[in-house]
Amino acid sequence: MHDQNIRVRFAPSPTGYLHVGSLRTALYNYLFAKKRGGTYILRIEDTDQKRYVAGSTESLIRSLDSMGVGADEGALLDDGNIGEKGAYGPYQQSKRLALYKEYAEKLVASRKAYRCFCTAERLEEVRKEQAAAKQAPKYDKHCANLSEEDVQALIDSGVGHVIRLNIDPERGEIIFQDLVRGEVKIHAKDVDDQVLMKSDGFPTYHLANVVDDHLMEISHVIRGEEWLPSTPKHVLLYEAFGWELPEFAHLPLLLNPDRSKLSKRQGEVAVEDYMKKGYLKEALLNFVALLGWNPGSGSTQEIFSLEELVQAFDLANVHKGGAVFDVQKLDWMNSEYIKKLSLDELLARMKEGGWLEKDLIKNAPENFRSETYLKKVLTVEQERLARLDQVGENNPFFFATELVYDTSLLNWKDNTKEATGEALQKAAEVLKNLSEEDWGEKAKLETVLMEAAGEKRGDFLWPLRVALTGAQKSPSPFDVAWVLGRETSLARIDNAIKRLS
RNA sequence: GGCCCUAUCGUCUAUCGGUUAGGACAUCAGGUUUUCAUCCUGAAAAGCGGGGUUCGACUCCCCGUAGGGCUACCA
Repeated sequence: MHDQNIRVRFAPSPTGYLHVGSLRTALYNYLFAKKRGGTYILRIEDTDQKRYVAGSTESLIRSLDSMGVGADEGALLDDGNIGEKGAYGPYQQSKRLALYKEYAEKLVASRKAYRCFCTAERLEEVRKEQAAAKQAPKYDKHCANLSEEDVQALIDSGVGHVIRLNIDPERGEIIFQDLVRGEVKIHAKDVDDQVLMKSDGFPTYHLANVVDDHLMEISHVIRGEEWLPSTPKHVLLYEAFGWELPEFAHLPLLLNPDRSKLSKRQGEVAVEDYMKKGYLKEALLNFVALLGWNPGSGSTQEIFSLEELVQAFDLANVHKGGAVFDVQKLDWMNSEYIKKLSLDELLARMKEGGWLEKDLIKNAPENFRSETYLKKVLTVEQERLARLDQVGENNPFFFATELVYDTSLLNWKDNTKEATGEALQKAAEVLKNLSEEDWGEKAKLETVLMEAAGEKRGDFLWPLRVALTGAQKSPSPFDVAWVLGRETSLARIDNAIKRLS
């Protein structure tokens, strides 16, 4: 089962929170590794000092762990601090700077790369000219053939420089195989002399990525489609080093409703945000798994546990086209997961997510906040919930001290208030005669009240329901009475009768 | 502009040369019901266009078209 040749990595950049698209990439890496008995590694690509956001590495790891797709090897959280596990570290690229420098120098020595002293101004000018001439913006190899003396003189003069990959435009086509797209070809003449080492001594993604994937013995590079165009550069780097190529698999993008790359502009993108909105991690994971992948072979299964995903996953069934992130379907899936939770689990999730602390519940009287009471509310609401944060939202009367409603609402259709009053009196009598034990049974309440209602259910049940809820829409009066309990229910009915007279 | 990728119901997708093109979400209608929701039943809804290849193309090839991605000393 264990296959030490299979090693994959999820390599996020700590520039904020975990993006749902990144979550899916992490998930696919996780699934692939678990399915094949391989190792799933977390590597932090923090090579851009300008974009680094303090604390985001920690939050990235925390999110991954809490979603259940934490890594086997690599960066991890040790008592709140960033630590690591594994024999291929360090797993934060900022701690591997000497390594990148060493490999970049090797490339310079073998003339596969060269030092470039061009200023940002010159680069910009060249690009401007190219744009004017309708040419592709590419570095013009201005520094590619500097003599060693010139290079030394420039270094001595203290001018900063970068190291660029030296691509031979005459090299012809660069061809590589992609596990989801098949053969991909790009002409060398269309590939830019990519900067490998920045003037600040940090590597660019391209160098660090290739060096690390090789040193960490990564067998499969599974990443987003946005990397497809730069893969030829990586292929060339592997070649320049004389290293064996890993397998590549470029995943389709997650899209906004307008089919552009999923972005903050058009909705939530942080995993954290979805958790805060009351989505279950299992539901989000399941949903995101199906964006770009399907179980294949005609299966119509849509609800998958993480274990089932591991069993069913196969890169061969990954789609090529991008997938729109449809929140409506997420809501449906989330409601399916909520329905499957036991009452205790549901309550625990509510606590965990802090939803019991929202104003509606926090400001309710003590007896409406007990666990037994909340469990009764959840019993009634469970099947109606799309998200955990919706608990009580449609049924505020479960937590209200006083009901505010128009008395005329009590009348069913064209009934007079006298008829309504009679119905409520009857309901009050029936309910008063019930034992405390009967009140504890939802089914018993229903049986008794349905019996009292007789043929004309609306005449009886509607006023009762309104008396208990003060609302036009709500769960059944049996359910509501059961949740509220004897004292509150009778008090509310009494109050309604008084209002009618 | 250049390069690359992609293309089945509104959305997620099945199909891997021969099907009445299937499922799910959403939508609509009906049923259950005191209301709303749930639930049940049903309906409407798709192969971008044009050429090939083939006895036969949604499926393979080419050309368009459209959408997207990339085009930084960002990842």
